[in-house]
Amino acid sequence: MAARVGLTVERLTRAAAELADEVGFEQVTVSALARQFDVKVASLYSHLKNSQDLKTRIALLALEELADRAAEALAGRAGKDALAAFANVYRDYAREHPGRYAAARFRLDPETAAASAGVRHAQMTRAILRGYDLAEPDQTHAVRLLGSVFHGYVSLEMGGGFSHSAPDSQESWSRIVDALDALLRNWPTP
Amino acid sequence: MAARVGLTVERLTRAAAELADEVGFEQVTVSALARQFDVKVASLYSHLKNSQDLKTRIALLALEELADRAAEALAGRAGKDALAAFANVYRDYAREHPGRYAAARFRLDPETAAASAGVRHAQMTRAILRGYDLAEPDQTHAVRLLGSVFHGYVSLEMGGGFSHSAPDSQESWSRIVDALDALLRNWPTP
DNA sequence: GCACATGCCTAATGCCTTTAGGCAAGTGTG
DNA sequence: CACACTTGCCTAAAGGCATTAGGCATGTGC
Repeated sequence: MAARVGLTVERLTRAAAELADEVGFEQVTVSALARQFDVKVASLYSHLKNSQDLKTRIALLALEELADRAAEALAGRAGKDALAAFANVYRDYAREHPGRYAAARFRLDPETAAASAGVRHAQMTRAILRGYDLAEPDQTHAVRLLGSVFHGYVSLEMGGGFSHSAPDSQESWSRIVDALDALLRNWPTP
Repeated sequence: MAARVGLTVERLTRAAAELADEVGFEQVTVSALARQFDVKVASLYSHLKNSQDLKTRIALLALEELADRAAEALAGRAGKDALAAFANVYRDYAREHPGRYAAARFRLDPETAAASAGVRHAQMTRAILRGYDLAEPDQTHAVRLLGSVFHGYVSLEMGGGFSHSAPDSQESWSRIVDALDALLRNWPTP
């Protein structure tokens, strides 16, 4: 049927990421991917271990892209400027690439996670906090708070949580970033 | 085979919720549910429209339970006390019932969502904010922030994000609630 | 030009979803 | 009490995805 189409893990992963953005990460399936290449399903199994492997690869790709964008946004910025830039990278990426973003939340096994771009994310979050005056363990608490807010907000927004109500989501997002900046400048110490 | 087992939508939903807590919400399947009742799969289709219907029912159950717990926790409390109690209800519920919690995040279609206990959650969040001095639209921004933090934190924690690192998650959680309280008492107005 | 490796294919199994149609256990009526 | 009727679970069947085993042909290296 389709002789020598030239499948590679990289091409498959990229196509799967695009597919995820189009139909949703959950809907990404080895069968659907085979269809994209006009190839029989079994043919993919010499490139991919299984379905989970495919999803893991999309996740790693997304984490990588997200980290690259964040790194670029952070370059030359500090303090609130850096905070806002970082926050916007997350939200914008999720809006542009919902499937990839969902993939980035795919649960990886510990070793894979440790070798992923996920660690760069943590490092960058800590880098932002250098602009504020937080010693350990408060810095870690703050890292976790920022991660929670960004992920939580984006996730609720994607789920349509803030859609049909005033004020619009962009407004809330800006004010929340303002609030986080104020909080970090004034972190409570009981 | 199994004559008159006495299936009802309610029994099915409850069993499905328990199944979700045991094997994960994603793993809840009409087939697995039929197995629990020692009944053929097709038999469930006179009680359930389809798989999505089943998941929606679990979600509604979870939202209901969560709202009930929150309402009870909130009774007689105000200010930071109320904030902490509310926050803990979410986290504790997610830890006790991971499958149900995941179900509560299942995307509902707008009408279903509007008729769900989800609206009580929003109302309660606003009730908490009565203990702080926030006028609109800041109150809405704050509602969204709280929702994001709670959901985001719990979700990252369940994903194992904070597992093998110091300080432990409980500590961060407490300090984050402290921080949110401080922030709400001192909401920035630019 | 030959031998080999590689890449995609066919075939088959198992599990899940969903619909159609059947049979028998309870229910209500004369 | 017997009748018809409804209801609840069943069998059967079709279609989809995941995964494995084994085959054939197309390119590569000698």
